[in-house]
Amino acid sequence: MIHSPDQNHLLAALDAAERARLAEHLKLVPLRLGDVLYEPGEQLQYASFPTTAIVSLHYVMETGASAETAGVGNEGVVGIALFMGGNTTPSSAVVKTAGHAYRLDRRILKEEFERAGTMQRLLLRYTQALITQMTQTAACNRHHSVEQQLCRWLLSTLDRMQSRELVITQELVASMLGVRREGITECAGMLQRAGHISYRRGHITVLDRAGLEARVCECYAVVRTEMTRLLSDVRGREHAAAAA
Amino acid sequence: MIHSPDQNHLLAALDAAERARLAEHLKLVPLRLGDVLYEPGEQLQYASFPTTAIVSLHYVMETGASAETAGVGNEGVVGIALFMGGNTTPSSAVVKTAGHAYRLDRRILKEEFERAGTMQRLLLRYTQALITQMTQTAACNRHHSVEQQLCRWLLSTLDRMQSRELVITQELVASMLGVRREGITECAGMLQRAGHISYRRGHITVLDRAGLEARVCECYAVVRTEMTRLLSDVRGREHAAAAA
DNA sequence: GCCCGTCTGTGTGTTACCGCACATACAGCC
DNA sequence: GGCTGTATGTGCGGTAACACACAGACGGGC
Repeated sequence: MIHSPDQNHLLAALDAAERARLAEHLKLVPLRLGDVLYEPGEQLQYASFPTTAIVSLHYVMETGASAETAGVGNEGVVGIALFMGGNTTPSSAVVKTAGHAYRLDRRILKEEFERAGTMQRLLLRYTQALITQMTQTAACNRHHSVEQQLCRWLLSTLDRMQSRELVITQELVASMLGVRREGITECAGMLQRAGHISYRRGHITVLDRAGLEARVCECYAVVRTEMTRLLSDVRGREHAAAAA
Repeated sequence: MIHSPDQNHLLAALDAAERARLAEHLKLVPLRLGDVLYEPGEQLQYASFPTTAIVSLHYVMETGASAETAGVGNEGVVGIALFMGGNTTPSSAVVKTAGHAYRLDRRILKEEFERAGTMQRLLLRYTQALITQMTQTAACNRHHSVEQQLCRWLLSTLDRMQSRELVITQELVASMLGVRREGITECAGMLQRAGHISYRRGHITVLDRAGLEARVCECYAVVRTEMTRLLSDVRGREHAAAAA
């Protein structure tokens, strides 16, 4: 497998000068399942632009219960607190699918952000897309069933992957969604009996994407559409918003 | 009552030059209960900096069910999509407590943001604080009881008010929290019997703040602490982050 | 002062999810 | 190829919040 920063959509959308400036600073790193990119209150040292890895942003309660608020794959970046100015957050970032990411030192990121070019525009728009994810997750947690949420989780994870097979245990999926493991067992069983997925110890294979899409709640499409809208027309549109 | 932009914390934290530039563009407007500042997909025309009003950001599902993801009072601004670059969002902004706000045309806001001064730093940090609110709401929706969430809602609304009395019906509170009206009636009844609040048709008075704080979940403090951290040390620290 | 619309209180039955306990089954490893 | 730890399956009782139905009660407006 050949690696390239272009596998990350944000890095791929940079203009030539930016790519040239950043090239030497981007460091490819492997991310293993369960690796922690940052914990609550910890000063971030770098931003990570996933290529094949997928990272989960989530909050862990005092009781130990947890809930994912957003996922980050090759469409985004982990560490927005760096350019937003807070430098830390009360939430955590954990690798939910092993793979690779390009790291950028926080100083370099900040420098590039402050040039107010394509990079800044991309990062801000991506952040808005992240906000959409969180908004939707909040509403979804309130109103939708575990089955709907599982479908959403599977589909949005699949969108960030090359293969149809997710390597993850039901236990872990449960902790992402913030529900009981048994609840996932039950829903996954139903989806399997319906022929939409098949699984074995630690592996889930999606057989019928359309089947999941028929069961998923509106939240999936809202997030997906908004992500596309926000990041499709960024390059070379320096003054689009101001001129509008 | 005398009005001044300084009643909004963000506007109050601007430096002299910025205040001077913006002064003539800030327009005081009254916001009535239920007024809609923006709806899903609608191009925003201005940002609103509340002084005495409180606005609710929430998502309305296809079924009509809804859930608040964050509130905005005199500590913030409504319309971050303007400087984040998206210009619209899939969520809505509705006035949940009548009062006033200062409006700023989107072009003026964007211009000031692009000067990369205190205003930009404030807006970005505020946006991060907003993200914290949303993250916490997502987790809270998943794991905490209606009573805990009602306490959180009362306390965080109270923090943005001058008086101890909220003018709002239980029906509306229910739709903010995304629960049934009867659920609020029940919890509110308990809180009243416990002597923490008292209410009558459309009015809720907080009698014992400490009582609510004893029942609220951790989410309240997390959001509050993070808001303070992010917005307390902004002024005159142009290069603090870069130098760190 | 009365009327009527809105807001609040209460009951009943239902459901989705939880918590716990334990049975089973896979898969890597010596 | 059997052992062992981890992952998955299942059952049972409990409960918080739901949906629906309706009773009562406040309060602004004529």
